[in-house]
Amino acid sequence: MAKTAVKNKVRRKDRILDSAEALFARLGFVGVSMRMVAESAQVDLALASYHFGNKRGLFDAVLARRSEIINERRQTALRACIAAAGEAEPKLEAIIDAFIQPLLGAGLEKDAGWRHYMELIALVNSSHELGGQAMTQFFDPLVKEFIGALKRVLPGAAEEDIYWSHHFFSGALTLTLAQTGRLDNLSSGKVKSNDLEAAYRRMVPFVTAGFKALCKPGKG
Amino acid sequence: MAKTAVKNKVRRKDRILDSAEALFARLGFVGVSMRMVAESAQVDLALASYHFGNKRGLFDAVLARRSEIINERRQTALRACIAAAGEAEPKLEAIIDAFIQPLLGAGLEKDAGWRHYMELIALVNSSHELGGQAMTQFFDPLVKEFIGALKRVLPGAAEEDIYWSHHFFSGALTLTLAQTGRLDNLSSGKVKSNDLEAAYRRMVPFVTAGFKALCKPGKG
DNA sequence: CAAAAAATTCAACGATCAATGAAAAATTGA
DNA sequence: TCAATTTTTCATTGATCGTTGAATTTTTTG
Repeated sequence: MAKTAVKNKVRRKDRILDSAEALFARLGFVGVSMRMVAESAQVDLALASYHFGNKRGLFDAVLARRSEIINERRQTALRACIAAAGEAEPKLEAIIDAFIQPLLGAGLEKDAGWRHYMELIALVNSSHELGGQAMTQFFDPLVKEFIGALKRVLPGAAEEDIYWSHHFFSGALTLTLAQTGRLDNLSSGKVKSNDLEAAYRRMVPFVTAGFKALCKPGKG
Repeated sequence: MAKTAVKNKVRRKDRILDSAEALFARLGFVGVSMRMVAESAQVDLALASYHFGNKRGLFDAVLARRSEIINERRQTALRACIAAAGEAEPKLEAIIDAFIQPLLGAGLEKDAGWRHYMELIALVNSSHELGGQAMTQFFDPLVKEFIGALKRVLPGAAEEDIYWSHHFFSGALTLTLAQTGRLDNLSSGKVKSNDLEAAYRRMVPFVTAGFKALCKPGKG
């Protein structure tokens, strides 16, 4: 009985995280109450506070849970594309791909949780209050590694141009992750914004061309 | 005395809008209470409800106030660049410029209100709940006119590619408008994300190159 | 099995929320 | 100036919020 007992214990905590993840992604931090989470997870109101201390602790736990996995996949992809290039410099396109693919790819998994997490990342990244704090905490080290790789394959480019290019890149990715349905409205349903495969296929060449146009040598 | 009396009346209503604009931009719709708005505007709590019906009415009024001006400036810029081309097709770069410049240019004005409005637009555009509704209501007609112009100067491009390109464009612009300070953190202060002039100078070539790379003829 | 620890429930706290009806003040129009 | 209208204030409503201490149940440990 010990095994299923452990399972049940963990299930509750994870159910809270799953519910909170979905709710925070859709409604934001202040838009979600502890009562909504408790009801959605079908647990007592006090349980989330018991496990995570308070509302902010719950939010951070949701963010942290999958961030390690994403960072690991991104790092693996980045280093693989560098290793694949051997002596030569890796292609810019491959680096950008390594940044996008783990995130959009996760959204394609059958588990809805990853899709919610994707949307949550988008929300946090474009948020005033949470953007500075949470994104820095969970994603900065890896992003800096990426920017280092970008500097390598864009020799002679001004540092500011690389940072701005990455910023535009991040914005394009963020809005795509956000899944607001705006693209569907705008195109009168001709384009499905939840077709992450189509987004992925197009974002790589778009962003690559942007980098190449802006980060030319000898402008600084 | 009638004149100053009218002024005072309008002042209160506008002070509420100004305060709400700044607060909504920073904290989002649910993050702002009517009490915060009233205190910030130094008016009675009940006054905002009297003038705007309810909280949502206030929010919409904030959004609506400057949207007409922005839309007008964007339309003027777009038609001017088409007219300037004369018989020939306008340049893609000029169309993109006409889309960006009025918004980023407004953020450069001495009035802080326009900067707050900029941030609010970014927040709404990347929001799940408000994104579909509010953006469509206030900005869709003009965006559709822009997409029409893009189709003209990108003959033979697949319609989906144009929509996706515009989506990436919109994401880059949105994150820049959001002013989250993330770019500053990431670059260790080497790049100032509130330097809208620098953002504007770089976004146009970045996005133009992205469009050209993705929207090539004969792919559909 | 019994004691200890962890997980869960219950009930309630004070604070804050949006909204509103009625009273008061200010402004307008004749 | 005086009545009509608009604007502003005041006081309060019922609902919801996050958090917590104590009680209860479940699980782990010896």
